[in-house]
Amino acid sequence: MGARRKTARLSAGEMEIMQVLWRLSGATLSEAHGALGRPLGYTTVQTRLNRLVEKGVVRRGSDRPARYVATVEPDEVGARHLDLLLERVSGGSVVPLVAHLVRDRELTREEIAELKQLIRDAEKKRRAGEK
Amino acid sequence: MGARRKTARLSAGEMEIMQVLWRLSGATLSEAHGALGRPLGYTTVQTRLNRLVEKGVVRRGSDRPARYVATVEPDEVGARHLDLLLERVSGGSVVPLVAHLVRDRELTREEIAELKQLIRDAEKKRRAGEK
DNA sequence: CGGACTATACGACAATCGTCATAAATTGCA
DNA sequence: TGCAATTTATGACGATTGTCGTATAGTCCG
Repeated sequence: MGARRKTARLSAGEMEIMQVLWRLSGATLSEAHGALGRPLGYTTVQTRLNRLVEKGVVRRGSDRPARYVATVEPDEVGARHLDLLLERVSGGSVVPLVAHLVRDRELTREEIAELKQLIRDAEKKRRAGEK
Repeated sequence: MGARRKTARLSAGEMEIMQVLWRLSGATLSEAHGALGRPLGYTTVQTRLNRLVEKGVVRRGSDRPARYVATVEPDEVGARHLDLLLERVSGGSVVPLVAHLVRDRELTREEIAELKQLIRDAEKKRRAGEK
């Protein structure tokens, strides 16, 4: 089985880099640096990338301008944070969080349709797995 | 519009304390210490509480055994983290996050009903605020 | 070849975090 | 009143984070 589970804790700044890596499906240092929305020192990005590699969530290729690729999925990391948030903030209850997500936010017709579908699926699954 | 001071960034450990404060609606140092699930040094909790006060998210009463009370709501803090997560992980799209929240999780009939209502409300508001 | 760039390696540093120990001040009682 | 228990005040210290500067190694072109 995989030895590598238990994703390390990532700081806000590190998440910022991960986001770029996920979006671009990997990137060189300069690409990542350029893709950041805000101005950040080149070596700052370099340092973050190095730390991410040390933590094992990013792999550094051997190509010329080294290519950095995330070894974990957004969902994987996001899930961790989300679940933690769930525990910490609402004591594990999803409704308050979802409420916040959909309230005070503009949603498109498509999003609403997708959300409805999600709820329907959950409902269906619930009925099926009734204990 | 009140002093909408932007809530400071809270670390994981600090959130742990906030959670206790929210749950107990405020607490003294010893109460907070005792209410923590895991063993943590008494003064460690004291330090965290102090830092929370410095950050302005907790107020320290003048009673004898000083009473610490959160000055921000769980929603307020959670919202910040949630919005950040939203940006970082799914690029601002709520559906993936909600999907994770409802999928692979047991939901009660009540929760599903509440979720449905939330979506309905969002839909209604959307139609009304169409511009 | 010999610069001009580009890419990497290193190291520095202050701020924040996580954890406490110890000392001083207060309070509650016997 | 005097002391033990409880509260508070400080100070410490290593790990992590956020940000860079500088120095060295590689590459590419004229």
